[in-house]
Amino acid sequence: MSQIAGLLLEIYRRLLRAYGPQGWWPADTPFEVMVGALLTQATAWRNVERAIARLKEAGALSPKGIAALSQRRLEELIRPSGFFRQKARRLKALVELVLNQGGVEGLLSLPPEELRETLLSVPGIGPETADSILLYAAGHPVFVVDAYTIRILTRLGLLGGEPARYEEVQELFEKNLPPDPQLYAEYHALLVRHAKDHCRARPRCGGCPLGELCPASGRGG
DNA sequence: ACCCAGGGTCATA
DNA sequence: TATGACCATGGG
Repeated sequence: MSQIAGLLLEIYRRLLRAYGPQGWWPADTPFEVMVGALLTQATAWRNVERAIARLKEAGALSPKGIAALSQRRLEELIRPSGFFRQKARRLKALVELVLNQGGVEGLLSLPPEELRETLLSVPGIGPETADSILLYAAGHPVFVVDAYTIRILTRLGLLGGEPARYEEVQELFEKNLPPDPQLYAEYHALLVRHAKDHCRARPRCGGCPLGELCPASGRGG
């Protein structure tokens, strides 16, 4: 096992001990994961929950349900999640793909590589949204990278100064960790939790669960 | 009143 | 390639 691998696992262990299992992705069905992945773009999860609850209440949280809604009606239902005009369009495009593939099961049963490319071809689905669907809806061992992940790894000195690209960071995890979907799911959730509940709440990094692994931790910050 | 959220797209240089 | 503007609601 390489140095990096040991370090990544140690970070994971410490975060898990500090915060416990995060239970991501919070959803009843794979389709709900897909909808949530789209709606949460640059949006607080709290607001996404409202939008999803409204879709459920309207009996529209299904591919056919969303396909049957008018653009205006869909916009109205998802309004609390922000960017609602864009997101309504994006949901329509995603649902069209799902139906073209013979349903959620048909789409998600595509080979991982092909599934990723197919998702990326949908307007409004980028790398993070696609990978969230691959991991949390389809169960593929794909590491999801977000802005928090890059910030934390940069601070830990694992990304060597230069501006990090999405795929580089993803590669760092996937080449140094076993391809375990549950591990990836929990790890990504823990990074988000850590960034929100610790790094942002405590700029000085006092009592950071990463301890000496984080240069910014300890007294003085 | 300001800043930010579990991003992605498009226009510009 | 690489910035910047834009999308819009809700909470701290």
